[in-house]
Amino acid sequence: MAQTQTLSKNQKIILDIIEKAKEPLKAYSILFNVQKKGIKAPLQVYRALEKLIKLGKIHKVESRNAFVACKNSNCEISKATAFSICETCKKVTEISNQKLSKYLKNFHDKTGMTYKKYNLEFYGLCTSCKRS
Amino acid sequence: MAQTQTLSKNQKIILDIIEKAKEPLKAYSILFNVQKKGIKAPLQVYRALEKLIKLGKIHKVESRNAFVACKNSNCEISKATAFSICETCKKVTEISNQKLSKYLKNFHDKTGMTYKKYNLEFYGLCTSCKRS
DNA sequence: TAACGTTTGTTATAATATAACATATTTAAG
DNA sequence: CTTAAATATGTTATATTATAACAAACGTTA
Ligand SMILES: [Zn+2]
Ligand SMILES: [Zn+2]
Ligand SMILES: [Zn+2]
Ligand SMILES: [Zn+2]
Repeated sequence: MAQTQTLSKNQKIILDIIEKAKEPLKAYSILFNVQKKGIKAPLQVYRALEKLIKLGKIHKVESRNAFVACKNSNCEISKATAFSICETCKKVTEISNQKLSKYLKNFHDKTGMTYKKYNLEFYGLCTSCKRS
Repeated sequence: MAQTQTLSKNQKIILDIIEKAKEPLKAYSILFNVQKKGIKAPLQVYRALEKLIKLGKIHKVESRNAFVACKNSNCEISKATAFSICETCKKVTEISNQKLSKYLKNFHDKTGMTYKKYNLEFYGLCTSCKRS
């Protein structure tokens, strides 16, 4: 079970900082923030990120090269992700919508390709940026 | 009209090489390939790519940092894109499916955010990689 | 305790992308 | 035409993102 997975020291440190952040975090900004905790090199960060992604604890927002904590029961181990991204304030929200995920999981194109995973990113204006 | 848009010299060179490629191309591989035509610096490539994306002539495959020619009437100037990506052979195919794009264009989340654009990437196995 | 897989630490380097500045070319008014 | 604005180019330097390669430590479990 993913829930019982025990994280290593570095993985915990890095998950913690991502979970506390209100914004998606970039790898090197994570690095800067954990240097006081003894993590000194990019690889230490990237390795933890890679593992956390595999476990579904975090996701990479591909178009931003940034990382967010999963808000959605670990997203079936990161196989089906959707985000809304405000182009003004850069806020990223994970979308959890049953109909949408069902629709996409069942989607097949005419080539007969088998999909194991998808990532969807919507870009636009969040409500507060719309007002101003 | 997008069709009447006239491209500059560098833009033509770079669109041409992307259109002829069977694979998504990376920026520095494009650079390498156009050096004989006088384009010497990364910025010259990135600037052309940026413009071609705006015009909907090409798309960036975000999870791959690679660029493909649009196969779909310039995709309403790149506002609605979907790809299927084979994780084995790395082949990328642009999906053009009316139902899917209609569904996504009309999608609204509960926050009331306005979407101007989306990008969807499916990952899996293409038919020929499935066989082998 | 030995063997295996996983995690860590470390240095170096690769790959991707942009800043800043100078010049040239094209377009659209006046 | 002529000038101004917008767009495109050329160039050097640098920023940002990510991985390679190697060695050591740790945590299982047989
Ligand atoms: Zn999630
Ligand atoms: Zn916003
Ligand atoms: Zn397209
Ligand atoms: Zn394939």
